[in-house]
Amino acid sequence: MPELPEAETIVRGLRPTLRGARIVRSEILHADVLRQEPERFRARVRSRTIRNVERRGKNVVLPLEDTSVILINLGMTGRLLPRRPADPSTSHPAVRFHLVEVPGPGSSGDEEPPGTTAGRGVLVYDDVRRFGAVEVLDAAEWRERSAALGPEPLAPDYDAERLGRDLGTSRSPVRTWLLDQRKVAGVGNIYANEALHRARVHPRRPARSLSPAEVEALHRALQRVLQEAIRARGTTLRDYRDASGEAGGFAPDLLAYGREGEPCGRCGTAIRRLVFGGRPAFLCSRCQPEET
DNA sequence: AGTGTATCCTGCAGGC
DNA sequence: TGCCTGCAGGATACAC
Repeated sequence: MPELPEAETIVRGLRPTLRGARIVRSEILHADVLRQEPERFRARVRSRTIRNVERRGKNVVLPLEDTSVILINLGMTGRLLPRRPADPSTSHPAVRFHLVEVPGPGSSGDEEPPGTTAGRGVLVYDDVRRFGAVEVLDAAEWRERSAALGPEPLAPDYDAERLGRDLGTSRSPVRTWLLDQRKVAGVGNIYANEALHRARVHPRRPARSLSPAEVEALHRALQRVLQEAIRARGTTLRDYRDASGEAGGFAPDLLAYGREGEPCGRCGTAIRRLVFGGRPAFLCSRCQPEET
């Protein structure tokens, strides 16, 4: 996916247009992205107004006015693309939400005049690989789901002390630990590798083996790389697009991820790629020694 | 508890 | 040109 900075970019882009819009109808083109029966899904979102557009970890969250939420996990290739009703086409549509702006106070009816297109729009959940998920949760289900996710790494109270405490006694490689959404929410393979490179910590070091100084460095690196990536509107390697269909601009700023064989920006040593936990890790073996 | 493997699915790059 | 294999920002279930 889309990791935290990409989800944040999408959310910021969608907020102005989606806030206050009402879902009049939804179209399910690929039921396998839903986590519930299509009929039930449609019924639960129909006629609901989208109160806001939020993010939790890598997830896009649309709180509805009845306190339920639409939860969207973008998987590897999920996109949220606003379209005009006249041309709602995207390459791999899975779900389409047909929207209408809610009439303001003083406006008369609930029914929009037939034939009108003004104020209408379509939000398309598009997903080539369909690893993503779209679901409706009631308030209690969402509370439970959110509680199962780790803290937001950019929250003001997420300090190095908290990170150090959470790393705790885990013998897992620190890269694996960072990818676990229950430990910290929103970090994926790109930013885990980038943060570790910046912090000069080898990805395979056991989580609990980091010194206080390394925990401090990792905390700072993680916050910085996520913030810088948000500022650049995310990383596009291949598939990621924001709500306007634009690629992110952070890829040239990656120092390790995907740069096997290229010189480390800090010391010139060739970046190495190794695989563990089923995923590639990228590191500079000089800046990030495995043994300390 | 931690780790490797397979699974969902499609598209693309690289080798031959 | 075409066929085949492997790989991909994720999440989860399983066996050991």
